[in-house]
Amino acid sequence: MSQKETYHHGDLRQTLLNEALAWIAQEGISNISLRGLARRVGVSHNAPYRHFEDKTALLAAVAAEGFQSLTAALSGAISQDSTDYLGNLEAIGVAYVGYGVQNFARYRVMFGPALSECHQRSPLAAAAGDAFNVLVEAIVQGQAAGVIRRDNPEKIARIAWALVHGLVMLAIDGQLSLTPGDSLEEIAHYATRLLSAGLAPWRSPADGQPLQ
Amino acid sequence: MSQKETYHHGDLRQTLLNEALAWIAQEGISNISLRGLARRVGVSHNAPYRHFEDKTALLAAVAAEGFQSLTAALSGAISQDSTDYLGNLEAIGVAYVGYGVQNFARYRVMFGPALSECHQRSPLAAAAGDAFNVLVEAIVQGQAAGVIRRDNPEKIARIAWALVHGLVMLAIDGQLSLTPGDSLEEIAHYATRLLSAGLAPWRSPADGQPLQ
DNA sequence: CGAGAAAAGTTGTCGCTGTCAACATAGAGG
DNA sequence: CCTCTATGTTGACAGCGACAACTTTTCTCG
Repeated sequence: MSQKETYHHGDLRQTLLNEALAWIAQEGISNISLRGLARRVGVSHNAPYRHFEDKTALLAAVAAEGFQSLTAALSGAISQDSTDYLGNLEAIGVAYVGYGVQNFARYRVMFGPALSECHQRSPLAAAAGDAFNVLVEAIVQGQAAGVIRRDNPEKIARIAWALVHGLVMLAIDGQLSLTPGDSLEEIAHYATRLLSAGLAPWRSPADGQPLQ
Repeated sequence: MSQKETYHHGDLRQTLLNEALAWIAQEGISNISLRGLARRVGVSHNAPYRHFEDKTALLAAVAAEGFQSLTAALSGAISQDSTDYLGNLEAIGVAYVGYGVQNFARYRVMFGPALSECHQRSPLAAAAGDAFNVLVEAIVQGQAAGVIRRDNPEKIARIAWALVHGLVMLAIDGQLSLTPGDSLEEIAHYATRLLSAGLAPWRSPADGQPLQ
C-alpha cells in the first residue's frame, strides 16, 4: 500500500510474505504453493524467484519476521521496573502462548518441518536466539533476587521454553481439548505457575534429593 | 517376512509403512512421496492406492502405529507395584522424551502438519487418547496418595504432556543446543523433577496465592 | 472342480507443482 | 541517449497426487 506502484509492480516481496500468511491461516501450511501464491498476488508463476531463492527461503523469511515479532511480544509482556521476577517470568510464558495461538499460521511456519533442517542457519537462528534471550534474562534476574534456584539459567530457560512451546503446538493442533471453563489462557497461567513453583530455590519436602 | 509371498506380491501394506519410516528418517518428512515409496518397494506408482485411500491415510497409519508403541513405552516405564507415584510420573516423562527422540521419524509424522487437520478423527484420536490416559492414571494415583495437588488431573496431564512434547519437538528440530554435560536424558529428568516439585500439594511460600 | 466375484497390481492420463533457462521491460546512472 | 541491472514474463521439464480402465491373481461358493 505505502510504497506500491513505485517500481515495476510494487514491493512484491512483502506482498508475498503477507499473502503467504493469509494462505496458511486459511488452508493450512501443507498445501501452500509458490505458484498459487503468485496467482493470488497477480504476478507470473516465476516472479517470486526474483525475491526468494526457493520456496524454503520464502518460508524462512516468514519465520524470521515471526521471531522478531515474538521477541517484541515477550519483551512487552514484562514490566522492566517491577521486582516481581516470578511474575515477569509467568507473564512471559502467558505472552508466549498467546502469541503462538493468535499467530498460529506464522507459528506453524516458524516451527514447521520445512525449516527444521536449516533452523540453525542465520539469520533465522539469530532471530530465534533473541526471543530465547528474553527468557534467559528474566530467569537470571529472578536468580539474582533469590526467587529462582541457581541452576544453569539456560537450562531452566530451555525447559520453560519447551513447556510453552508444547502448549502452543498442542493447542494449534487442537489436541488440548479445552473444556469450557478451562480457557487456553487459564491453562497457560496455571502451567507457568506450576513451573515457577517448581523453580523455587528451597527444596520441596516431597523431593528428598536436591534437584540436579 | 512372516506372511510374505502368500498373495500377489506379499504384504505390501506393512512394507510401505516400514519403508515410509526409513525414508523419513533418512530424508525428512517434507520430501516423502507415494510414488517414490512405491519405487523403493518395487511396485508400480499406483499400487499403494490399493491399501491407502491417499497419502494422508498412509501417514495416519504410520502415526497410529506410533501412538500404540508410545503407549506401550509409557506403560512399560512405570513400576505398577511401586508406591513412588512421583517417581512413576517422572519415569513416564523421561520415557516419553526418550521415545520421541529415538523414534523421531515416527514422532514427526504423529505430530506433523499433514495430520493436524484430521487429528481428532478416529482411530488416530483413540490411539493418542490411550497414551494420554497412561499419564492421567499416574496423576490420579499420585493424587490419591496425597503427593500431587488435587486439581483436575486431566488439566495437570495436559501440562505435563505439553512439557515433554515441547522437549521432544525442540530436540528433534535441533533447537535445544545441548551443551556437553547436559544430555537430553538429563534435561528430561530435570524437567520432570521441576514439574513434579511444582505439583506438590502444599503451597510454596513464594506463591502468595493458592494455585488455580 | 470350475465359474464368477473380489482383491491386488499395472498402465495411462490429467492437472498441479518447483525449478531452470531464455527473454522482455522498466529505472538508474554514466 | 545508451547501457546496465533489477524485476517480471514466457516456456519448458520432471516429479507428484489422484483418477480411470485394464489385467492378473486369489478366494468363494455352488
